[in-house]
Amino acid sequence: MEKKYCHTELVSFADRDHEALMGVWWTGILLKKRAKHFFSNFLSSEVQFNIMMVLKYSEKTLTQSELGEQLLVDKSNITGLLDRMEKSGLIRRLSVPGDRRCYHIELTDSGREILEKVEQPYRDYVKKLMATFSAKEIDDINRYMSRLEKAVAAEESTAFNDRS
Amino acid sequence: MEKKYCHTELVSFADRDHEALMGVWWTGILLKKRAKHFFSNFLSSEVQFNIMMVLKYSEKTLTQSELGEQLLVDKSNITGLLDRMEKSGLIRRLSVPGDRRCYHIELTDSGREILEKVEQPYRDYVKKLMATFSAKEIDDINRYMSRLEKAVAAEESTAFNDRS
DNA sequence: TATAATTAGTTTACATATAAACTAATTATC
DNA sequence: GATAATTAGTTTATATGTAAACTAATTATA
Repeated sequence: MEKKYCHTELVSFADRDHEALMGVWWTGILLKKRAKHFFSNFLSSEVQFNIMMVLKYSEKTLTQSELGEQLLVDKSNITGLLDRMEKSGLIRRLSVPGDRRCYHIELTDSGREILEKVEQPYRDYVKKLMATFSAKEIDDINRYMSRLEKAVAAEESTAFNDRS
Repeated sequence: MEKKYCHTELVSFADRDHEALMGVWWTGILLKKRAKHFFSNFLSSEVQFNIMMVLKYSEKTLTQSELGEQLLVDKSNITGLLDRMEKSGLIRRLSVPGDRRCYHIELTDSGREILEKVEQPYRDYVKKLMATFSAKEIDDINRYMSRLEKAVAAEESTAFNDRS
């Protein structure tokens, strides 16, 4: 009999716009948790799934840094992440001719097979989740999130504890 | 000269509703990163800030579990989190008369002082961030996030790798 | 071409996160 | 009142996350 909270119940200290921000934060955490559990039979996290999806659909071969940038994964984090994925046979590091500093990252056949198993169920799940919203609302969410991302980026250098 | 990505650039594998979902996920991560940095002079994470805010504004005394539920922090995580906060003098564990299983968590004076320093700047920052949106848009975001939270909760038992 | 600056990735130390197994205390049920 | 079930919190093992210092390779520049 676990009590279910919603972000609006949580934030007794927040006014309406603060509440909206907490909503995005909170829902993001929920999605992360849910996705982790969704993939748990095959992958240790949703980050690994996203890495594999980016690798599958990217038009160009990607290095560790490029992969990290696209998925907001820090370079110091991507090392261990790819180590573990390499160890479990999902990806491969290829040396790059002409630049011995970096690697090209590639899905293995085994990685591709596993992605094959989870991709469609995941897409179905997303469809079902988002069926809650009309086309117009989906557009709203996309636009609002883009604007919020831009606002965060724009405010990045103005906070009280930055001294750059 | 770091390339800035937006969630809509990332998701070459996603259609419009998938993209919206990724937007919430991505923006959530951004907010978390940004907040961590914002508090870094005083606190090791935005989770610690949120714990302190909940403690400050809660009408009743909270136990570890109650605190964890409100902030989506797992019980096995809250232990270490409060250990560290206790060690750095932000909170205190009080034994509960009549129930020796649990603790009441309380801000220390030092914790209150630190919160005093960061709360207003944080509120100002949120205000500035959300000034991007009209009142109607703020309402939209709140409603959309609430609906998404409910949808996630509703689908929780239907995914392909659940066998409950 | 020597050297300075930059870039790619790793390592370290630490914080945050989960699941699962665990202890101790409380409550339910007979 | 004995026993079973539940609840609160901890521990362990492991994954994900950051910042900062580091190595090695490449590029810029004098």
